[in-house]
Amino acid sequence: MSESKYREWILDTIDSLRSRKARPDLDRICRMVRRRHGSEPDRTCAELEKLIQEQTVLKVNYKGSISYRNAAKVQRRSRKKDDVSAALTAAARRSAVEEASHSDLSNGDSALGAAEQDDDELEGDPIMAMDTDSNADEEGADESQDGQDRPSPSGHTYEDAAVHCVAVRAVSAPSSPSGTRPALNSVAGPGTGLDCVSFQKAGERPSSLPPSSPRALTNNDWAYDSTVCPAEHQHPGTQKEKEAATKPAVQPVTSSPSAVKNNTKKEDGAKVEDSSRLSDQLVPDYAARVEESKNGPDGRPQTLSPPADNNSPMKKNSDESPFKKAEESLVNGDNGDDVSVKKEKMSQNLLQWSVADVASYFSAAGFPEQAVAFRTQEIDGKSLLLMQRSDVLTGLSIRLGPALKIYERHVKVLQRTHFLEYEDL
DNA sequence: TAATGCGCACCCC
DNA sequence: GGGGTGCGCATTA
Repeated sequence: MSESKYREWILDTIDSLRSRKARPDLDRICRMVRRRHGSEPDRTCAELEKLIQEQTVLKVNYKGSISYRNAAKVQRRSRKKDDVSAALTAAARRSAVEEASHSDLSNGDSALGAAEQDDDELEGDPIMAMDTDSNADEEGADESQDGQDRPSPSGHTYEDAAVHCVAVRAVSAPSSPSGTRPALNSVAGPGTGLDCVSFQKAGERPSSLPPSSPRALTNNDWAYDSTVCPAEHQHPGTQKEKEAATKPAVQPVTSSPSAVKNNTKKEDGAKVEDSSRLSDQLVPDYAARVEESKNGPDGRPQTLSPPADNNSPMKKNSDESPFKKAEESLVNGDNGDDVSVKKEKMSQNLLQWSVADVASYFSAAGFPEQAVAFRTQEIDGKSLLLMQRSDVLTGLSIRLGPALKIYERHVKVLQRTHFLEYEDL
């Protein structure tokens, strides 16, 4: 079965569920896909995860339970402001209020942040992110403490699938101890999606942590990620009670399955931080993951080692390309100061990247086709630094999916890194 | 019995 | 007031 097929099925299913006013949750989606197409829940779950990562589907925590949205249909509700902060403000405000009113996390709907398609910045990214979950606080605690799984209304039929997802995620999502989300307020400008999401509560950011603090948003991103499915299993009890209170509860974000309990039970302090951090909306778990994977120990973004081009400036450092070193250091767990030095070099080098360097970089990053577009558009390091989201999404005439990934995972990261260095100077 | 339809309440803007 | 969401119940297959 092709992925596109699944994409279609899943999106159709979500749309269908929505149209009949049923919550598009994992259970229903799996059930409907199986009924309609005979696809196994496990597979559906896996595909759904992919779609979430692709941001084709948004996973949101709405009223205490996970829902899935068709990203293409989630329109920004009212975000008009251009800057991220503004965009986030609403969500942040909402969640803040809700949190304040009850210890639960609540989040309105995360869909709220949904993808924006046109605005330059806010857009999509952020939101797409989808996952809204937010925190792990109480619910997480409840979950782990009560040890109850959320019975699927229809009878757990698909719990297994959900569980599977968890397992899968747990495996694929390292608890990234050192990784973190890059500076939230990206240099890329206000409104860079993912950041936005994570920042929605900028004002509530863990006090001691700077927006760009590596520690900010680390575990939770992962946590959420890995617990997405578990979220589906919330126990009815608490869930109901919470809902009864008419408060949208934000899901607890827990970390990997094995860590879930530990985190929810042990790290109360951490949870507090986490919850305030993610308390609301869409947390691009996927993006977070991606970024985390790229972030260095210090939380600064790390990038791939661009393939040194023979004529490029980078070639000079081919053997000790800053990228390479940084990457290696990451791999080796090297947290030394030289990482920052290396990054500095990297950013400096960015200005020296030639069109070929840029193309090589993206090619090496797994976007060979898109690399051609960069080359065609003669994007060199300087141009890359000036690129905005819309430029990447629409200016290169490349497919939206890869474009989003390229922008979020690479362009933004590179820009951020560069500007951070610049600021430091 | 599962799937579907939909009134209604809630929330946010 | 409008729009999105989804619970809960009635209806249908």
